[in-house]
Formats: sequence, structure tokens, C-alpha cells
Amino acid sequence: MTRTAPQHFSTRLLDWFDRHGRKNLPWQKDISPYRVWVSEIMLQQTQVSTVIPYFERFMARFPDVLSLADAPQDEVLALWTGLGYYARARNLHRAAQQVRDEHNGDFPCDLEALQQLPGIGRSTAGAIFSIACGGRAPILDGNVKRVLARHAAIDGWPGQKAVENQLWALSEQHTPEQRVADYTQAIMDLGASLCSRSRPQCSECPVSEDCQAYATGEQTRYPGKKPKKTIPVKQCQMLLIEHPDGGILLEKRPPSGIWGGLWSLPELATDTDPGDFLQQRLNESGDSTALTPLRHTFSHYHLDIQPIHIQLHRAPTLIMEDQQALWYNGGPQQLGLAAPVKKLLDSWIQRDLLTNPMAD
DNA sequence: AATGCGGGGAT
DNA sequence: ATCCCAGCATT
Repeated sequence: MTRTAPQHFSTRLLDWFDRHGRKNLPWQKDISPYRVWVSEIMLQQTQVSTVIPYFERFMARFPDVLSLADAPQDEVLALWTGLGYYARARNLHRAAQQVRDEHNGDFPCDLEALQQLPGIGRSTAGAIFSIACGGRAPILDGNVKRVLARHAAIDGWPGQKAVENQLWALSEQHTPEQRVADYTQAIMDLGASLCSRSRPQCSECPVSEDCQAYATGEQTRYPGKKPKKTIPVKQCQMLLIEHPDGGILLEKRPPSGIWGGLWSLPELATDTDPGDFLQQRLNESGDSTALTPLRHTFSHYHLDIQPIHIQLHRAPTLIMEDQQALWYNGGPQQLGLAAPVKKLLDSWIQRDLLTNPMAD
């Protein structure tokens, strides 16, 4: 009686990928280090379906690393508006300038050099190195963590160092010598499809035969969950201060921290009188109207926003120190905007802002 | 070793 | 409403 030797993890995965893997995503065409890099940054903590339209717009405007490096930051952030984690865009922009200035405009195909670029950590460097450079390096993103944690029944939350170290070791062990690019795509694809967070389709999985979680029917126990914390609710007022000529006052936020580098509406504590702010900031007065409140949820807190429209009677006399403020009129200007700010401004342009009958 | 950092899709 | 997504930088 003949018996075939069990196939290696990567062999089974690659065979499955050849038959079922996705191969026509935008960044899988015209593969270059630059395109793979941009896609990997956008895909950090962000689902494929969300990224696709952003990637297409970004590539149309910045087809190569030099066009990105030479662009103003506002334009880069404008193309990132709504995608979140804006430090990714700022780091991407800085990294492009580093490639231009320190690597003669050629994207480095070296694992250590990649990790020196802002925004590129161990996993993203491994992905770029394997997919775009033809090298061998492991990755460890959310999909891979789930596949490996289940396959080896690794207990604990991957946010813990010890758990993450185990998963990196497994990822390193499973990464083959040949076809590393396909393997990297394959294990991410498996995690995104069959080995999904809930209701994994183990009967179709190429590595189920030696999956420790499947063996015990405890697939959904892995990976361990992040400890849940009740997130706090913060509140603020956002002022839509309207110039007599029709513009809305925007202020540029500090370069780091929440919504860093984006343009936003003047923000006030709820216990502050908008009229006082107006006098102090613009030495002017106006008619204020409370609009419909809006809740915006971050990963770490809720923000209840009370928008206040203020119609100025006269053009303000003193304003605009440096380039940290402007009157927004919906024009062609390319600006990075936080999602709720964009929502409020779009409503203002559409003139469908609702006044709130409950407020004054 | 933990925390900050967005926004939205899936359930 | 909850969980978490092709994670990294900072502390």
C-alpha cells in the first residue's frame, strides 16, 4: 500500500491559491515596489473593499514616487480624507521624500532599508520585500495572525508580546523558500476568505488536516480577544463660522495627534460661549444657530459634536496669522478633512443642515 | 509592554 | 452595539 508524504503547509496553501486566490486586485496589476508600498500602507488596519477606490485615485494623481514626493502635504491628505489613521499619509509623504533624497528616487529593495522608512514596520517591510522585490521575508498582519493562531492553537491576545512572538516564529517557519510572493498573498487571502473571524469554512481549507483549532472544534477561540474597555464619551462644539461673502472658517490642526495636519472647524468645549470665542478670535459678533448634533466614534472614544452655525454681520478685521486658517468655499482647493468635518461641510454646501429645535 | 491613532464593514 | 480590519510610532 502506498502512502504519500504529507505536504508542507506552504505547498498546500500555494496549491489552493493557484485555484482560488485573488489575483486581480488593483495593486496586483503592474506590480512595482511603489504600487505595492502604497497599497500596503493603505491596507494597514483597513479592509480591501474600502481601500480600492482610494488606491485608484491615489495612483491616478501620484503615479510614481517622485510625483508623491514633490506634492504638497495638503494634496496627499486630501486623497486620504475618510480613510483614517492620517499618520499613514504623512509618513508615506515623508518616506517618498526620503526615497527621492536618499535613494536616488529608487525604492529600496532591502529589508532593513525598507524598515528605516517612516510608516514601514516589520510586517509591511516583509510584504513589500516578498511581493515586490522577490525576496524571502515573513509577514504578520491580522489575517496571518488568525490563520496561524488557529492552526497551532495559540492562546492569548496577539497584542501581548509573548503571543505575538510565537506568531512571528510560526510565520517565519511556514514561509517557503520558493514562490514567496504567492505564498504571502495566499496566506492573507486565506485569512480574508475561508479562515474568517466568524464561521470559518474549514471544510474547504487547504490546511485544515493539521489545524489544531479545527481538530478540537474551537476555531473561534483563536486568536484571543482584545480585553474590552468601555470607551469614554467626549463632547465639543464645532463652529461653522460663515463669512458675509459665504466662506466657512477652517483651521489647520497640529502636525501630530488626532486628525494631525488636517483642516478642521474651530472646536470649543461645551461650556464655552461661542460668542466669547468669536470676540476673541475675530473681534466680531454674529447670529448663532445650533444645528443637529453628530456622534463620531473613534477606536478609543466617542465624540459628540454640537455644530453651531454663526453668521457674521461684517467681514472680520484681523484674521489669518500665517497659513493656519482659511475661508472654505467648496472650491477646487485640495484639503485634508476629518470625516465628520467633511460631513458637516458637505451638508453646508448642500444647504441641508438641519437646525436643532431643542437647542437655542 | 501598553497606548494612541480613523473610519467603516461585518455580524 | 461589538469586533476588528494587509500595523506603526511612541511612550
